[in-house]
Amino acid sequence: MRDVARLAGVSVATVSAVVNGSVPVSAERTRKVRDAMDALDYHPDHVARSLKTGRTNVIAMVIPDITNVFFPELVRGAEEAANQAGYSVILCDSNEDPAQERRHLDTLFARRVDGVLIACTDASTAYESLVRRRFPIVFVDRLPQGLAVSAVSTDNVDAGYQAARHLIDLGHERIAIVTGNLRLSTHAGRLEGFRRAMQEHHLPVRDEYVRVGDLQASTGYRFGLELLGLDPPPTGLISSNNRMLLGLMRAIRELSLPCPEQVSVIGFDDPVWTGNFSPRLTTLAQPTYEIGRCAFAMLQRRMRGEPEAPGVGEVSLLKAELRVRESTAASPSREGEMLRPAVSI
Amino acid sequence: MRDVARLAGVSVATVSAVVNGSVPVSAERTRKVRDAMDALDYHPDHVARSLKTGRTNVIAMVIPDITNVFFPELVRGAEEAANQAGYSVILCDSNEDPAQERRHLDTLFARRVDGVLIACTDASTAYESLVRRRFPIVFVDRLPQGLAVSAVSTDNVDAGYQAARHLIDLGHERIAIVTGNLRLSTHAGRLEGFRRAMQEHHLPVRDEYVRVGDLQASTGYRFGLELLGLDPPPTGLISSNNRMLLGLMRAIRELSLPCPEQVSVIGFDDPVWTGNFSPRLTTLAQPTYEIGRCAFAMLQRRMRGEPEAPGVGEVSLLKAELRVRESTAASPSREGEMLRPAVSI
DNA sequence: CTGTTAGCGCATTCAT
DNA sequence: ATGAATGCGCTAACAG
Repeated sequence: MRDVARLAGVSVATVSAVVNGSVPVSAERTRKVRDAMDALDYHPDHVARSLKTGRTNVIAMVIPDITNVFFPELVRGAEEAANQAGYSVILCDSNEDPAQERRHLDTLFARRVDGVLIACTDASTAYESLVRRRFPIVFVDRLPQGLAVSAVSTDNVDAGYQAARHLIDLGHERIAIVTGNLRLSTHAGRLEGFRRAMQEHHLPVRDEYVRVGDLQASTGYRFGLELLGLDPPPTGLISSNNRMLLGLMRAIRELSLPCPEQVSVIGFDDPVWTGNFSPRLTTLAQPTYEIGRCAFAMLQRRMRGEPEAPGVGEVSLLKAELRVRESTAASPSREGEMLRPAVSI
Repeated sequence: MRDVARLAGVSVATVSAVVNGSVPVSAERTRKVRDAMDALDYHPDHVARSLKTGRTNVIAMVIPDITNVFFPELVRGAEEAANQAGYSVILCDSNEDPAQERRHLDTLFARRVDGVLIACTDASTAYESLVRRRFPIVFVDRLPQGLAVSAVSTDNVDAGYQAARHLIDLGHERIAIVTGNLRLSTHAGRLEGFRRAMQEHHLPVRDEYVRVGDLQASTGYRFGLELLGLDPPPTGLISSNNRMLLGLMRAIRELSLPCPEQVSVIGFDDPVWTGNFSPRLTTLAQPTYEIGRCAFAMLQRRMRGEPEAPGVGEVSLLKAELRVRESTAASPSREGEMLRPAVSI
């Protein structure tokens, strides 16, 4: 910058002024400065700038597993919005490990990121001090319990309700659900919605029909085998997670159970490949990309200092969309009856 | 830091010394400093440190599309390795757009990242000046043409060869391939391997059997319909890309062509869901995670200043692994003949 | 071993 | 409208 100033025959302050447009500079000098910048291939040093201004224009996104199809879409939404606003984003994969998550948060803090977007891991409390300190942080997808925070997520209770309701409308009465750890707000919410729908229709929720496990396909497979081996077996299956859904489908296939004739299945998340299954899968599609964008927008408000409503936080819940395909059909016990027909997409 | 020094009754230099362990400090003072740090909840400011040292301990990873299953795995490998070495990683999605890629590179440079890992987009030349300037950059997966660079990728020629060879061994003679833009080294390589195998076995490669398009499922679908409508149609299909494979399978299904009886299919990349298709998909699995790790390791060597061999660059090619499942079988024209049996996994 | 000091590159007063 | 000077928080000489 000194060199640029010298070459342009002005002071460093003037260079700074034209770079930032903070103060008016005469046209002629502006031109000279720009020429000098080009000639010297000068690029303002963001590090120095950050030290001075206290802002880095960097945010971080910490997520539990980039390898789960849900998150890349989320990251993309947030990253695009962030980039458009002049922010870069540091990606931190916590690998579903609270300790790892805390380490990430610590280094992020040391790096002076301007804000963080986080899909928190089970049992983590690393962020409590952050929200208490009013550090700009907004939670995405997974929300912490008992904390008044800024957050954006799918309306999971509604989504769980929709899933159950779809099966109920098809005449199913014995419906089972496989979910992830219930300390994760997403799974707790979906289960709650499921229960609510069942209760509304005076349908029992048998304990053996609710299976809680980790988010692996292998677990879904095991649960599928177990559930379908029950007497009586469920005629409807809901998977609260896309990986477990894979396992569920594998179990059904190995059991040679006709789907949807004998058992209907509905899953969460709607990656392209759901349309390649036989049968094509009925799913609840989350507005993942949109959640990412909204989350960044909200974070920006926090970074600007706009406060959330005190004590409650600002949480924005987006609706999931039911996509009816071929894996759900009328309950075998109601075959031939007149049921509300599902609209296929 | 001043406060910490004051509280501990030492100088800032001493504080710096205990924080960095750069210079020995007496046990007693060390303890005092640590206590003061805790008491004040002091966290060293990486920004200031970077300004001073000229190193940020941040690298960037620029990729064309986080939404393609291949990349999350790659990112994870690189990120884990980077984190273990004390680096954070900025993620930049270029969205397959050279202009976007260049913008990213510019801001990354301004941010003084210590190095970058890049899967370059077609037609991009944004990085030429970087490699010429000897900026630490290593290319992953997709390599630029005609530049001596550091890179790690799958051995795509070998992988394409393996794919074709597998079908040839099964007796197929009419084999078609769908690939992405051939300016992408990955697709060019796979096609080359395919051609080589065909040539070695004196099999013709008909022009209509080579389809080059973008990386979308819809394109794969269209190509599938077109290829299978040819007279004579191919009995073996290779997809150079995981998304196009999805489209291919959809086309086969809509045509009600029995797979693998009438047509064998083999694809690239091996995400979990390949095992959920009917039939289960034969694929070439890339060592994606490993590529990410290797790439970071190589980048670290560049950042340390260890030079690559002049004029050639250091490129490390990892082998893909053929996973034979159910979507490939003996060519219908050779039904009943004795063929080398494939080992199923 | 420890303290003092001089910048790293920039944005921002405050004069002019 | 412009320039000179100050310091952001830290590390790396250097002197003790």
